[in-house]
Amino acid sequence: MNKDNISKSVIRRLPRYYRFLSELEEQGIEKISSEKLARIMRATASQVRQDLNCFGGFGHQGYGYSVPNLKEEIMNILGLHNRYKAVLVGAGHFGTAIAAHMKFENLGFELAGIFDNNDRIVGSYINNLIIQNVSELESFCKKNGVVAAFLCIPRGAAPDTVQRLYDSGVKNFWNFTHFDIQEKYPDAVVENVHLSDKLMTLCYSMNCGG
Amino acid sequence: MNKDNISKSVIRRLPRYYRFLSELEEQGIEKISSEKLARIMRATASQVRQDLNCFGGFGHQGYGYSVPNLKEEIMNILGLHNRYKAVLVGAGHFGTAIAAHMKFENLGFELAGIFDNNDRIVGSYINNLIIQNVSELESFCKKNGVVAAFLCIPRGAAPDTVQRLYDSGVKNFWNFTHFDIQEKYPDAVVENVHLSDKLMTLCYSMNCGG
DNA sequence: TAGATTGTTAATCGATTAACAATC
DNA sequence: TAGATTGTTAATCGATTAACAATC
Repeated sequence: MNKDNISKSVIRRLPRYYRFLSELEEQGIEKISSEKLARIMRATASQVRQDLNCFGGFGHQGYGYSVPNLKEEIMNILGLHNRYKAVLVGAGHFGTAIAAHMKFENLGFELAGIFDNNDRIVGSYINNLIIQNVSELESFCKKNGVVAAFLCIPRGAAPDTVQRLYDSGVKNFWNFTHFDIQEKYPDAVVENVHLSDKLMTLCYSMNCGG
Repeated sequence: MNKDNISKSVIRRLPRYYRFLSELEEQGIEKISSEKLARIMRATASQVRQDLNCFGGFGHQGYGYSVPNLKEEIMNILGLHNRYKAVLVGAGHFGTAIAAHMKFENLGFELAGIFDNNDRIVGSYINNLIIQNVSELESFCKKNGVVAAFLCIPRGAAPDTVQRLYDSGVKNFWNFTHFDIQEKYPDAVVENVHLSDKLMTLCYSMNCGG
């Protein structure tokens, strides 16, 4: 479905298109022009049309874009209809928040298992999923066809955990640690979220602005 | 200290330089060349030199860069010596994780107060900070010179919360909600973290990779 | 000094914006 | 039909990379 060389810049904008289109749809808005969509996206109409035309001609000349249709198209481009099986490793406050509050079924995933190495929380539940001991990680992933992992563990635990996941066939990572997965596993698909980096850039902007 | 027109691309790389330089320093490494630093950063030596030269000539010809010195310089550029007073609003699992685990004092901030609207948790503590009722938010911010807010609240609560913070003089936001702060407050400084967007792009990459 | 490596200018590449013919 | 708005090509802008003189 997707054309080959879509730039990372375009991809990063797709979830925002999807979010705004979902909101417009909820408001009962049927159609939108590239100009209006650009205003919401803080972009130019040109960029909106260029972005969308990477994937196909979703608009109608003289009319604009159908909101429900365009939303659906972007949903398909992102692949949100998938239910990629994923495990979450590290059920501290952060991992628990992720496990409990993310609507994985709307984001292309199914959270299949939660793991922690702390015996005090192993056996308790988050949203009907029992927290399992990490010693079960490999067998669980192999048995259940797990393809992705959400790493909510301390950095020190990351090298070993990633190795074990990778050896169990898990090659896609949502990585909240500072461990550089791709250095050792170049074919892994990794989405890094470095919260402290973001806070540092906020700090930088505050210095400069005022 | 900082030159004027530093591009957003460069700024986003600074925290990574800082992190890697901190690691190198911990390993007792004294100096590094742009080429070696580029390898760690997954960049070119050219880019490293261009980036660093936005702020000054930190290197020495024929030698390279002093690791502790360069780390210190980047720390100053980012302004991490600051202790910007901040409040965290929303002490659910996610807010609690942020409040408990982020090393704010290394990131330019001091977490001065935590707020929630849930009476069941108001009065309990996170890291020696009591969770206060959001009704105290404005008076606390004004009284304590709070300049930044970390928004860990549901989207629905965001418009009102931001309004009240803004009216109390808080104009810098670390925003985990999908509420678009800058639409209504163009002079606010905002760092958005949209976790679900990141998960969607991981989904996209998984479709394409295999 | 010779070798190494920076700082900086110039060349390239890619992404964004502008323009306009196509067409609903 | 006339007006609106897309799809797409061309122009511009900015970021990355290459090259090399300066210099430690």
